Amino acid sequence: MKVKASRAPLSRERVLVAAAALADAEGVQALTMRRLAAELGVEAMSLYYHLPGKESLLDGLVEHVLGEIGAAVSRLDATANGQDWRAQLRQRFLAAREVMLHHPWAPGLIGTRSAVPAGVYTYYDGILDTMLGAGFSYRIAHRALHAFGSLPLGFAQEVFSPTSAGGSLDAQTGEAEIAEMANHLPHLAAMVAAEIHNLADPTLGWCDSQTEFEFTLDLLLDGLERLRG
Amino acid sequence: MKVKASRAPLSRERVLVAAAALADAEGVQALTMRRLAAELGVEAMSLYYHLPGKESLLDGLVEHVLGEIGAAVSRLDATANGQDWRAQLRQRFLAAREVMLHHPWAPGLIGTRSAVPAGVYTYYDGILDTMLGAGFSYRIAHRALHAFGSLPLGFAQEVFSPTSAGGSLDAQTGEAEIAEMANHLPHLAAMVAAEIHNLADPTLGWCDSQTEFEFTLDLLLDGLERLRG
DNA sequence: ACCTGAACACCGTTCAAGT
DNA sequence: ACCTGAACACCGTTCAAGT
Repeated sequence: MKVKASRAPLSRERVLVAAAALADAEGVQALTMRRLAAELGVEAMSLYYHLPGKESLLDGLVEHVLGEIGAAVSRLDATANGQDWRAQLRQRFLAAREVMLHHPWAPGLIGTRSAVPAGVYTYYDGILDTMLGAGFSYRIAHRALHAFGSLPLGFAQEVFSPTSAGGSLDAQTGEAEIAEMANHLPHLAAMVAAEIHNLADPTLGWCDSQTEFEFTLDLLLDGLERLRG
Repeated sequence: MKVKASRAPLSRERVLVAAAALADAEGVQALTMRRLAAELGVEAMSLYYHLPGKESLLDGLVEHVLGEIGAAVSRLDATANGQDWRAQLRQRFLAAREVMLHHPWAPGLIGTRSAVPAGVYTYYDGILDTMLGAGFSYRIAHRALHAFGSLPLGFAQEVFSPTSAGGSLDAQTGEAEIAEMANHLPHLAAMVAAEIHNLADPTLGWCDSQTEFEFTLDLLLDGLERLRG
């Protein structure tokens, strides 16, 4: 894992790339200033020459992911014009999801930032462009942005087990546990029994499979379509 | 803030109550084992007699909040039977929101738990009871649970500024900043200008006002109603 | 300009020891 | 049964100092 041959001097960019790689490989909790420095073959204090501190490192990581999303979205824009507004937003959100699938630590990290990263504003401005062009009022467009929640960034922000050990209600749930569950949680037990095959794809968080993501997305898009001015 | 007169011996419950009070008063980042112990007039190591460790303390806090929601919801159930399924879920989610408004640290904390708290299962079983009674299939009911996201627990999980300093896009946004913004974010700037009055109620996170919450909720409920079997 | 050593003020946690 | 002191292995960060 340690790359000793790196004698190009450190830079903000190199630090961020190494940090993303470390988070991808070992999770965000392994991302400490000391550990990251060791990964770069350097002392922890050296990082402070390139970044003001740890918060700024995490902000940088978030912007890094947002940059990937921005790139993926603008690759889309070439072909997307003239389509239905729903199809345009749909493929943008799904492109963002592709990026997020490669950085499972990103959703959790985004939730901890105190300021809105700059890249988000430009991205949201693009969403508004599409919606206003389709005839939505500012009021509905504004509410739509809130209603979308985290979908524009490609993840359904599940309440529990954001990226970690995975709740007990997954595909591994055994027959015995379901039987025990049936006593005090009858409906949930019956639903798990009926839906057990849907739980086999733990990509981003608890049951956030592609199917669930698209269902929620279309539910919102279709609902908004009926409110279009 | 320090209560010295407490000579009743510590207990798990007293520790949790003190922890919730500390988080309410100074935020979750002030909640360290050492600080909490000091608040209880005791040494940090004493806490380990009542709790296995910090993670378990945080789990306990989450269950504490879920307990409040459960109590509020069962107070509702007496009067709610016989109503439309949407009205039933609606008042449950709004009751949960009341609880969350008193514990602004709870949404963020819930996001960091690795296992699904037990109280959630019973709560979700109740939601299923309502939906199945209204004629929904297991499949749609399952997808509905995912689509709801964090709404059942009373908060719209906004992507940024969960409970902290508040993004720059709030009611304090000045005329000059909006003018500057208009250059590269034309739609966003126009929307803020048109909607500035809606941004004055920072309750849970960025723009998560009662109005936004209910808009999203009804959008989902009405969308699901059309899929009812 | 770029990196480092030593030190500071914190963490959570273990463990043997006190009463 | 309940609490503590001392110690360990970590954090992020400052600052004066090295090259």
